[in-house]
Order: sequence, then C-alpha cells, then structure tokens
Amino acid sequence: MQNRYRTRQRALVLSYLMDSGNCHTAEEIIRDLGQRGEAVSKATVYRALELLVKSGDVSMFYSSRGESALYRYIGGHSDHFHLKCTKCGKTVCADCAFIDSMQKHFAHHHGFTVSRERTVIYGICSDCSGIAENTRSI
Amino acid sequence: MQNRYRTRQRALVLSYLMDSGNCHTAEEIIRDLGQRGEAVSKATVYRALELLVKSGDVSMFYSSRGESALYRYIGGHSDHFHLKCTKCGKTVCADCAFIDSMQKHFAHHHGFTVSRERTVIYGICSDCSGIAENTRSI
DNA sequence: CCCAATTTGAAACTCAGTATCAAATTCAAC
DNA sequence: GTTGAATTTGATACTGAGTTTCAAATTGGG
Repeated sequence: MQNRYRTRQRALVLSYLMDSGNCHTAEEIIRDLGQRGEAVSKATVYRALELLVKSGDVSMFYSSRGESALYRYIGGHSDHFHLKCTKCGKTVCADCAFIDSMQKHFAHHHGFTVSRERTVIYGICSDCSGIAENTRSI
Repeated sequence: MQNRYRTRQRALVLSYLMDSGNCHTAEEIIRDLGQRGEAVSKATVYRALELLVKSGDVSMFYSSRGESALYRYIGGHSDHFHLKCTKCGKTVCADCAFIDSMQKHFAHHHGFTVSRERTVIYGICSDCSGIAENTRSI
C-alpha cells in the first residue's frame, strides 16, 4: 500500500469521516458505505484508514473496554482531549486552556510529548457519578 | 463467576502479578504459569483477571496499537499515570503532584472523575523525541 | 492506447477474548 | 471425615476485529 493512485474507495472513506466529524469504527464505515450502495471491502477500508492515520488527517484511538479502534477526521489539527466515561461509555471532548499546561508539564517534567489525538482520559462522567459502585469482592 | 470460594488458580494469577509488579498480557500469564508447571486454563485466567480488576487490586489498560489488554498489580491504590510512548512502546509511570491538579481540573471544570488506573497518556518519550520522523504518524 | 505498478476484493487466516457445559472443587452442615 | 449443593474450572467451540494472500481490476505515465 503506497498511496500513489487516487481511488474511489479511499475518497469514500475519507469523505465519510469528514462529513460525519464523529468517531466511527471500521465496521461502521464498511456497513454504512455498503448500505448507501458504495460498498468498499473490509480490507480496503482498513488499508485506507491506515493511510489516513499516517497522513495525519484522521486520528485513531482505543476505548477502555477492548472494543474496536475508533477513527475520527481531525483535518490535520486537534486541540482537545477525549474524556471517556467507563460507566456509560460516552466520550466527551475537553477543549480548554488547561490542556496546554498539561502538555507543558509532561514535556518539562517527564520529557514526554503528549499526543492529544491518541490520549483518552478515562473516568466517570458527571451524569454517572451519582450511581453506586459495585461492591468490592475477591 | 461469583468469587465465594478461594481457589489455587486465582491465587496463582494474583501472586504472578504481585511478584512481577510489571504489566503483563493475559497470554503471558497463561504461558508463564504453564511453563512453571502451574497451568491455569485460558478461561480461568481471564475470569480471575476480571475479578482482580473489579476488586481494585489490578489495573487494566490498553495500548494504543490495538494490542491486547495489559494487567498490573496496584495493591488497591495507585497514584500514578501511565505514559506510553507510541514510538518505542515503552510505558513509564508518572508519579507526581501535578496529577492531583489534573484530577481537580477535570472534576471542577468538566464534572469528570478521572481514573488514574485506566488512563494512559500517549505521546513520544524523551528517548524517542530526538529521532527524526519518517512519516507523519499521530 | 498500452502496460507496468498499484490497488482492490474475496476468502482464508490469526489472535484476543467470551460462552458453554460437563466435570471437578470448595466449604458449610452434619 | 463424609455429604451435597453451590461455585469454579477447563476443554472446546465460538465471536469479532483486524491482517494476509493473491488473482483480477484499476490507475495514470509514456
């Protein structure tokens, strides 16, 4: 896969993510393109996504539960973190100035360049924090 | 799986993680226990790990590349974040006061209770940041 | 148009993790 | 210590995401 030729299939995968703007699994893309009569094979969708992630147009990240990878069009730049609730599964975007100081801290004190696109902060969202936790057992 | 009986198999999985102190995949645990003549079946290892994660003794997190889940003994408390380098794959622990202000920020400004055990910050570690980028990879 | 390089797609495959269910184990009651 | 019901184990089959393979189709420079 060397990305020299422009093909219908790659354009479809990119425009699917651009038009949506949200996070999607590869399987969703395959299914939705198929349903609208623009079927692209599984292998080709995965290959197109790999290229898009490499090119920086799309970010890929994983959920905490071992679900499948999520892809999202970021148009070459992204200034937010994903906050994912481990209870309800919803992902929220945190788009604020604190993110800058976080990146600075990890850069200065740990020599670590944080990737905003890949990092997902896990925890409990405001909607779920009232709900009682499971009991400790083992 | 209700965790009423104490069994050899669960003790083996827990002590494996306690003795090591490092991160391991389920398959590593299965292989290593087998090699030392203490074989525990795949299904049972996965079930034991699920219980240990629920009880808070072990944390589970995912790498950025869709590899398998990683398990680590945390002894009921954990005050650090994992910083995972997307280049070399190494995971470092960030154990500092800044983590507190991070948690406070997300709690106050986003109503989000950050889980230190589950969250993994992705980026480029100090060892790798000098290395020239061949392709843009997020 | 021609043709070599690239890309696609169907199908087979891998691998982590889950479900099933009969057999084995635990432990409380005797 | 024996009994027996509840729980746990393990072998096996299964699921589902993602990868590999390779012949056929497509691309685009000459």
